[in-house]
Order: sequence, then structure tokens, then C-alpha cells
Amino acid sequence: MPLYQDQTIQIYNTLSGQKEVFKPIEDGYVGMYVCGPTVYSNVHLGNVRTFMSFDMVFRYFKHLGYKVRYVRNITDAGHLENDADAGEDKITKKARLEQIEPMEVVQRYTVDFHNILNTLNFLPPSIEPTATGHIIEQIELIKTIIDNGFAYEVNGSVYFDVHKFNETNNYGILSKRKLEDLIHNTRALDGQSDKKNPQDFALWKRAEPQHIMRWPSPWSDGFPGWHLECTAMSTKYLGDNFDIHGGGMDLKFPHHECEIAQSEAAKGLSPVNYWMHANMLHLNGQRMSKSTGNTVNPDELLSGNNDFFSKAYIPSVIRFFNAQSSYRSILDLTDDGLAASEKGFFRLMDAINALDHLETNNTSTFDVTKWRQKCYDAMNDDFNSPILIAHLFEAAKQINQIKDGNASLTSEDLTLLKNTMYDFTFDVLGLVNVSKTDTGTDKLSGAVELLIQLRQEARANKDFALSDKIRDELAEKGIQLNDGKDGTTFTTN
RNA sequence: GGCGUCUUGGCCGAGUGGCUAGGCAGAGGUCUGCAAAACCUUCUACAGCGGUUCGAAUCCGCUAGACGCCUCCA
Repeated sequence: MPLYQDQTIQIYNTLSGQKEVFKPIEDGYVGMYVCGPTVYSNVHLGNVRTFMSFDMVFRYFKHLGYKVRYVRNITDAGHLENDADAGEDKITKKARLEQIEPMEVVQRYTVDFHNILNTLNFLPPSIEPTATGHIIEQIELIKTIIDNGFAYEVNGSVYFDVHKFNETNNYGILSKRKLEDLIHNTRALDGQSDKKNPQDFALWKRAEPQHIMRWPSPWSDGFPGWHLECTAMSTKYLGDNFDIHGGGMDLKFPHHECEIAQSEAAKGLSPVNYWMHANMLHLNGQRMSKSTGNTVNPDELLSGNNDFFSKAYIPSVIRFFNAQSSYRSILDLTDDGLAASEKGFFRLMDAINALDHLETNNTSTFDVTKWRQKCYDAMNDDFNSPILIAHLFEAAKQINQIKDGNASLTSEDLTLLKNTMYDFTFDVLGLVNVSKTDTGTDKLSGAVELLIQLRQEARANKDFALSDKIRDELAEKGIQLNDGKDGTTFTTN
């Protein structure tokens, strides 16, 4: 029997503004779409945070035994610099600046994106469609929207008629805006003369002669609008009405609002049952922003080659740091915060690695079954990973108590504890086990063992000058000796 | 200006109308020749003011501050 039958998940739905019991459209199946990156530059860490949060959601659904179809797109065309008619496609612009083909831009940064996500131990999505691979679907969608009277063509471009749509539907339902307010507050941009109203958005743009990325359509040689891509790709693979749509908080308006409008205009129904939005990542108290230089790339964080952090951090520490806060909270990335997470992460790993060497007993002093359900309860409550981690640390404390002989578990309970720890730490949180007491190569290990032995002899002879010299000089070379009850071990850093 | 969010102990970060979050740091202890590491124990909270309530950090209002979206943005 799959686990999900025993667990009730609550999801905070942006659409309703509250937590709702998750009920998939089809029992046992979950359809989830997340807006992927626009591949016009190196993916930045804030970007990664959103995907990391949804990677965890994906992992949890899978762990519960759901069959999940997780679609995360690659935006490789159509994403404009701004909404004005003069707005340039981001990828085209980059190609022009670097004097290469747009598809070279796309290829370069798609590869970069995948490399980073692999390094950070992401699970690949079920389908990763590209916008350029779904031009036909987008054209068909536009035709339908025009036929239904919610879009109009001007000079080869097609725009969505927001005012018309709002007469029968609710434009602003997701972002809690009123069209009236938008009308009063829309900044007047130059070059918007093609649109009936500034609130209208492009479904198809006619390409200027110098524009390389272009496809034929009934209206002009041109390219699709950004909002349209996600509607075309999500509904193609998940159906006209699917379970979950995720993305960054900043996409709520206008991007996701427009997706709803497009779907309703084309199919007559709301596309998504649960809208999930991940909050922003800050860097030292400020929003990451390329324009102010307040940004750090994942590879810079992993290599330590940056101006913000005192050292390099391994991928699992970054994942752990992220999981220690709620996906719905703003998370501030700081050196202190990462360093604190690093220590906690290694402490947790040490406890997990100790599981293999625990002795069992006839009685258990710790209710493992109850604890296990608390772990599920945490994740069931809108994927509350910080609470889950608190429970994992509670288990870590128990493990240490058992090690010290102050607590005990039956072998049955120990197996349950171990399996649960593994499930949540590695499968759900996506952490990778790193033993801090990794002894490195055999050669190194042998040499250090010899030195440890010599030091033991020196200590036995009360030659502390020699023993301390061995300890200190090894430390200088990055080898830390740890004196314990059962002898001395070493760690490298 | 419009709409919305947030303000928790030294730091990060959960949460609930009355019952321990957790991590890091600090303090004390165990261990040790000493130290480090490891482990155990432990002190600091709920922006301010007013209201509802037997009881509020948790609900409501006001004030102050921070932030997000409204233009591209995960």
C-alpha cells in the first residue's frame, strides 16, 4: 500500500490564500509544472532556490508513492526585456552582444543550468520542454483565443484583450489585483501604440527584420510571447486542468496571472488547482540583483571564489541551509548562516553514520513510530522542512544517547529509525552523505595511522612535547586528530 | 500612489490562543596529560501601544520599521 494513503498533505494555495488539503485530480497521480529558467545567462542562486524547493516537493511526492509527472520548461525564446513594443528578446539580445547564434546562447546556458542542478543533487524533471519546440502548439492556442474573442491582431502581432476578458472573467484573481487599479497605475511606456490598452499582453510578436529568432505564423514571421509558452507546455503534458503549478513569487504577476487568463480564454477553465510560490533569496539582507552586483553564482559559492563568503560550501550544505527555512519565507544568504548550517549538517551526518554501529536492546526508550509520524506531519504541513529537520536532530540526539548507553532501542525500532532517517535525509531533502571522518586514501590513512601510533607511544612515555608536535604539525597540514574513548581518529579538511 | 507580506532570544530560523521548536554562538559538565573534537545539560524571545479573552507572541485596531509586486526577474 503506498504511503500517501496514510498521509494528508496540506498545501498553501496562493489562489485561495490559505492551506488546503491536497487532493490530486487522479488518485495516486500528481501533475506539477514549474516555470523554468530563461537561458540567457548563468543561472543565479536565487533562481536555484526556487527549483530546489520544488525539487524537495517533487521528492516528497515520490517518496509517498505518487506517480508524479513533473514538467519544468526551458525558456529559450520570447522572453522580452520589457513589455514595450521595442522590447528585445533576452536571448536575441545576448546573441547580438556576443555575436553568436541565439541557439548557442541557449545551449551554453542550458548546459550550465543542468550542470549546476546535477551538482546540487537535483532529480531531473519528468519532462523538460523548450519554448522553441512548441511553437505549433502556441500558434494553435493563439488561434483559439482569437476565435473566442479574447485576442486581436495589430500589425502582425497578437495581443490578449485583458479588458474584454475581465468582463466575463476575473483578471487579477491570483495576485489579488483589480483591473481598475492596474489601469490607474500602469506606467505609460513609449511604443505601446499597437495595444488597445496598456494592460494587454503579447501572445505573438512580429519580428523586426534583424531579429534572428523567427517562425512563420498566420499573422507574421515572429515569435511567441513569454506567458503563452508556459500555458502551451503545461497543458500539453498535464492536461487543461492539472494539480500544481509552481514558480518564484515574482512570477505571480503578471506571468502566472496571464497563464490563468490564457487558459480560461482558450479552454474555459482554470488551469491549476494549487498554485505554489517560493519566496525570494536575499544576499546579506538585500535582494540579489545583477544590476547592483549583489549576486553570487552557484559555482562561485561552491568554489569559494567570491567576495561574499569566507570559504567554499559543499552542495549538501547549501541544500541543508535552504531546507532550514520555509520555502514561503524570504531567506537571507549570509556567511554566518551558511557556516551554522554547515556545522549542523555535519552533526546530523555523524549521527546518521553512527546508526551502523549501535547496539540494540530488549526495550526501547524512544517511541520511534511516533517520532516517524511527526516527520511526516511536518512535511504534510505545506512541506515544512525546518520542522522536519528539528525532528531529525531529535533523532540525532537519541542516537548519541544510545551510543553513550543512556538510551536503548530494539533492533526492530533501530531498523525503523534508520530507514526513516535515510528516507527523509537523503530521499526527501536530497542531501548526500558526507562522512567527516572520511579517511581519504589508503596511503594517507596508513601514514597517519603510523603517526598516531608514534604519538600514542610518546604520550605513554609522557613525552608531551613530541606528542603535541605530531598533533600540531599534522593540524597545520589539514589533518585533525580526534582523541576519543576508543583511541584516536583523524579527519581531513 | 495601489495591492500585498513581514517584524521572534547574540545570529539564523519554525510555530501555536494556555503545554520544549531546531541549528549556530555563549555558559556549565563528561572525556583528556593538556587542548581540540565529540557528547550531555543550560540562560537569554516574540517591534511599540491599545483592544477582545479566564488567558495572546499567536485574534482585532493603531503606530513605527523592513520588504515584495505594480516594468524584465525564480
